[in-house]
Amino acid sequence: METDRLDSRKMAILNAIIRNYLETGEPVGSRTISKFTDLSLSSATIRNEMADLEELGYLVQPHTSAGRIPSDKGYRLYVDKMMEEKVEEVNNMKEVLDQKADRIENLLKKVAKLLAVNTNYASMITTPKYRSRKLKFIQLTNVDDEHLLAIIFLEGNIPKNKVIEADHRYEESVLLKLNIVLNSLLQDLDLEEINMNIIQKIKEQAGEDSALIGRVLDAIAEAIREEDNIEVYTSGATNILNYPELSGDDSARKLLYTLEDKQELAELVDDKLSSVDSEHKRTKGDIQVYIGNETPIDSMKNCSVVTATYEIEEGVYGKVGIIGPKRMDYDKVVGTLKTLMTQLDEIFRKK
Amino acid sequence: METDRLDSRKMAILNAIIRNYLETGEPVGSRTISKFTDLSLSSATIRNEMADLEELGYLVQPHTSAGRIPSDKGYRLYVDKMMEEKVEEVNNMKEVLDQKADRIENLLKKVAKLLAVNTNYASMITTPKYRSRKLKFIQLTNVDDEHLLAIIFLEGNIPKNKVIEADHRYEESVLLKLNIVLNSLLQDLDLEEINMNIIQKIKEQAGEDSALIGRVLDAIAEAIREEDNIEVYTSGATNILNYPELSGDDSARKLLYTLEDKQELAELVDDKLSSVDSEHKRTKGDIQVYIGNETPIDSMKNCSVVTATYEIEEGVYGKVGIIGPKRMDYDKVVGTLKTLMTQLDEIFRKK
DNA sequence: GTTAGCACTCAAGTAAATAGAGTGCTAACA
DNA sequence: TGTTAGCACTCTATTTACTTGAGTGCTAAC
Repeated sequence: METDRLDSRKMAILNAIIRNYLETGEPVGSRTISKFTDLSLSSATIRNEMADLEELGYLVQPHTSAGRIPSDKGYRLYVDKMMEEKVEEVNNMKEVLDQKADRIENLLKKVAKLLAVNTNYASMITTPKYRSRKLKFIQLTNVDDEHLLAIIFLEGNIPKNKVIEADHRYEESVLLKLNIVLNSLLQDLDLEEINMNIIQKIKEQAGEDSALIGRVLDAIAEAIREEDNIEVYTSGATNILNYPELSGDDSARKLLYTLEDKQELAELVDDKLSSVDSEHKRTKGDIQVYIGNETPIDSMKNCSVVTATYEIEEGVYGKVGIIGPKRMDYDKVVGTLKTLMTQLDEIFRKK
Repeated sequence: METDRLDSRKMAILNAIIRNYLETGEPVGSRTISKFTDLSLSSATIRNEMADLEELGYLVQPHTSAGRIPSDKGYRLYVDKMMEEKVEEVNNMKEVLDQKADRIENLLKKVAKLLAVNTNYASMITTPKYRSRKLKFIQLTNVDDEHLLAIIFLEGNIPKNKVIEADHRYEESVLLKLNIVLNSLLQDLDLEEINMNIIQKIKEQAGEDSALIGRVLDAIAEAIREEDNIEVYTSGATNILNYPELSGDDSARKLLYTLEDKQELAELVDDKLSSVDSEHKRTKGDIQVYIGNETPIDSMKNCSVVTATYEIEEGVYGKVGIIGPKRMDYDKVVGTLKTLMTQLDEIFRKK
């Protein structure tokens, strides 16, 4: 693969062609390059070089008498070797910083929107994923004669509420006892570690109130599962419609469809994006760029996807990505994501 | 307005035209009707009647030599007088019933999706709106040396958690005292009723811990405000792209845009849909039908919107709506919404 | 190795021709 | 007076042929 080394002139020409195409979206002709660059070569010479570049697979001709456009391989080379990252401001980032986003999901939604507005492409962001959730602390409280409230603290200081049906009102002293039993036996365990053995022990110690224990454990399981569920927020999906190369065929339609169904999208991103990552590490800094067919998600095969991984605390991370046409402004997108990453970092460290 | 009473034959013809147009989406010609109906009239006669109906404003001709299509006024008459509600099954409704939707927002999301899948149009549903939220019960608990947890129960048995920063660990006995003070003074008050007078009283009784009170009150305010915020969930927005009359011009694009920005959509639905309701009560049972320009939301002026109001408990209600092309299957949509309403009713009563 | 020049290709736009669905109107009929 | 047959007319949509222009590949000369 690496046999086809390009001499510096070919590189310069390819670079010029891609840059021009990214700007205009029109196939680029030899004359344009001849004038556009300071190589001072005639169009005929450029034509020869272009023919070579096409043979090498970096360029493609939509039809015989049109100019050239970059192939996926061409884009790849551009991203790997020619791109000049711009340092991009993320506009209005202060706003996000300012509003105290106590709920992380609100923060994530804001970030997605910001990215979409700044880039004019579509964006998505997942909730952070914990390796596994452990129970830190549980407390039962009376609500009324028929309901108890279980406050469940998971690793990462996430409090969850679960209302539990009760057949009668429990004495405060009984609840105190139950709370102690539950915490002493369950603390720092995750779902897999709570086995029948432990459950039996709890029931024994609970004595006559063991009927309640089943429901409490259900509540815990539910809380942990809920928090394990990755969610995805998207923004600017409709921006996709602005790019004729996508809205022409029904790529855009399929893409919108994928972006709309958050449930499915979450699975896709979790399964596919993560697994491909390790496989071919086409990485630029901490940023991954998937061009066209490199993307593991079918409905994005006519697009490019740029993703980054944010870390909210040691080992707890999520993905953020931008989806646009293959001729997206890679320089800008990568730059934007990079500054976003550092800014997010600041927010999370501060917390 | 009510001067132009239509004789029964005109009604029959108009009915036939609209039904045919709803099915095919193509302008309807006189010959079609002549054969399609059992009126046994020649096409020429139908033509005369059609000319009359056009003059009266019920039909419209896209261009001279095309058939007729219904005007908004025509649709209106159809919906008010001619529609035969079908009793529509809502497929897979059991699924929703089955899964215990402990969080209402999950239930609402499911419902939206169900509607979209069943009808092939776009759907939206708002979270229920309380007139005002009162505080039922608050409890402070220790988390660790630097944090307290405030569990805040609002009217409607909605528990909310707020983590509060603390400068030191509080004794259990102190917390107990604070809890009693807070509850005795704040119970059953809403935001407006918590005034400086009351706040002063609490601080007096809290004594040396009054510093904490400010933060607790902030937490309460936040919890109430959060719950007051109406949210909207949508589904099937991309279905809109299936209707050429919308995706032709950029109605669909604008509509998708509106449906994507939940924040803005929530405001629109809250402001506009509710206010128009009382104004011109174009109601069919409990269902409102907005045809074309009747819709108060700009980006939906080329569509029809059918909404219903669900009640989750006495005085607490939300809106659910379906957005489709003007030539939507009103019979089906209205039927679907009606059965949905009764089914939702069952769910909420049972709770 | 570079360049000028020329014949060739192909998409896109323009213009004219055709087909077909549907109308409005008139005149005749019951 | 209401209904119908018939015919000329209108307008869109589709097809076909023609033209334009950008861009190429190749050859021959520098």
